[in-house]
Amino acid sequence: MAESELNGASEVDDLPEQMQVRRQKRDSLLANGQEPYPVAVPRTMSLKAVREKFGHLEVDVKSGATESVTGRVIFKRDTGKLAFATLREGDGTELQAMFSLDQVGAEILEAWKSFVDLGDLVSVTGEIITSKRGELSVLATSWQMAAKALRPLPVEHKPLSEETRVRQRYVDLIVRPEARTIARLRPAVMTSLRSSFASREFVEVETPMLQVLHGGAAARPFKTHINAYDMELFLRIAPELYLKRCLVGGIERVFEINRNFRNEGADSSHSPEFAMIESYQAYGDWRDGMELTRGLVQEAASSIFGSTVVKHFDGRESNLGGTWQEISLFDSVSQALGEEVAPHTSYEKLVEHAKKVGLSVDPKWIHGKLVEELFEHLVIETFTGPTFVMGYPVDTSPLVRSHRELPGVVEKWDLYVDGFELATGYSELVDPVIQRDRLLAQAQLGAKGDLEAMALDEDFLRALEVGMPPTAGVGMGVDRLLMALTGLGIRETILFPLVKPE
RNA sequence: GGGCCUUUAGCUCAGUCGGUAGAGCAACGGACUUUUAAUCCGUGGGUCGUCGGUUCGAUCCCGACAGGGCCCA
Repeated sequence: MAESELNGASEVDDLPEQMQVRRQKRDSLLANGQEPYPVAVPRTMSLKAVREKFGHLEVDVKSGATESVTGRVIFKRDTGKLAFATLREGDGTELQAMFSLDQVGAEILEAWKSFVDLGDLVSVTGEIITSKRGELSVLATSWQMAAKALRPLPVEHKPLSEETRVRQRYVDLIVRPEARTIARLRPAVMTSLRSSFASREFVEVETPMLQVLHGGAAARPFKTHINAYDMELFLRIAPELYLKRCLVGGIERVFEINRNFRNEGADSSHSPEFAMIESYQAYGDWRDGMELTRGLVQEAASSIFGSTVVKHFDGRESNLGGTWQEISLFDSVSQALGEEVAPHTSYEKLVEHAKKVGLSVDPKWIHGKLVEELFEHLVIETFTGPTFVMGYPVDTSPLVRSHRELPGVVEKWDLYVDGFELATGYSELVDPVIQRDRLLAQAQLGAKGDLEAMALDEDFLRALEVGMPPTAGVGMGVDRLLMALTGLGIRETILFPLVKPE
């Protein structure tokens, strides 16, 4: 390689024309004694504050107030003696800046025209006025570069491809209103959830993400390694077993907003890392969990939309208000098949049903899994509003207490909204003897090659042996709650979803 | 894991039945003191995902690989 290709100069030569132009403008600013990246620029008001304070001005008037504002240049129209630009700040608020020859003089006007590109962050100082067309504007007396953009912005009027939106969220946030909205909606929902828990006297805790054993859910974990102990560790798939230890310790109402990691598929509704809330309530049962969940969802909807009727981004409305319908898992499958399916229905009979309805059976499925698959295949799409599905097979729910009346069924519900599972809740299994048997059965499944089976956590069993109160447990996907509130896909609700390297 | 589709300018996309490519916006030069995706005149910009193969010649045909999407398991 020639020496000249190593010193960086030729790398610049290889850049697209527009990036070279912007680098040259950066150099020109410096040569002109102006900082392309100053440590501070004048700013007396946000664009939003200007709009709030001066938004009432009539057409073509001067406010008499001089302010310094900052923003990203998203439109720029240079004419001979009067130049216009539109500035936008992070929440999407925009304000026009005007550069009039008789206000700023030829030198400042020319510098504005020649140094500033779309995408640059600038500070503009001048009087707040309205234009002859009534547009609220800052009529510049001076301006300063706040940060020179070396890359051009994408076209505002053509939607970015989904891939670019996800890979370059920083650009997406600049150009797409929905991206800005969802980014601010999520923390608003978090605040609402915390406030809902606080009003019910739940305590927020943080439990380990690095775990020696993975448990609390059926899922394949990510493996990692701790050098200090030279041993394998897992990223958690659920916080459940630690939160239950809290219950044993007397933290009677507890919740965690937790990031979980599951080493499984990644598609439009599954992300390898995802946020959940999990909560436990001593001396409650599954029905208390349902009440809590409905409260969390409805209070989140109300805090965002001012109503339990939520407006999706595609314009569709979804009513999350009132009480929600409840259906029995086994009854609804029986109804759909026109033949009774119960916990005691033989495995062979279930396989027969599955084949009849065109469901291809994975031989690894156990009895209860087959019932759940039948349910998902036949029933889910018939739901209209939010729906609690009540009563699950015991063999797929190793952490749940048996139903107090129905043998072979556990006190577990799933909440479905818009066709996907939003939350689940149990009357928690607290009997350490039964729990040990269930976990041993899981360990045997694991030994037989079921990669989703839970490991036997002796310390968790020791905790149960100390005594855990009867408890209601609830888990809800935060990303999915955002999906239910907005109608968006999971990759839209997560700011930076995992993507393969380019 | 299997099948199908896709990758071309900064962005969004056309296109070439095989002869190295276009549009809109963006950029560059010029005109314009009220623009709102301004308008008008002029100009430049591309390893057509990567690597191989076929061919006189490949962005196009074939294969492998990589990224993305949809469907199935």
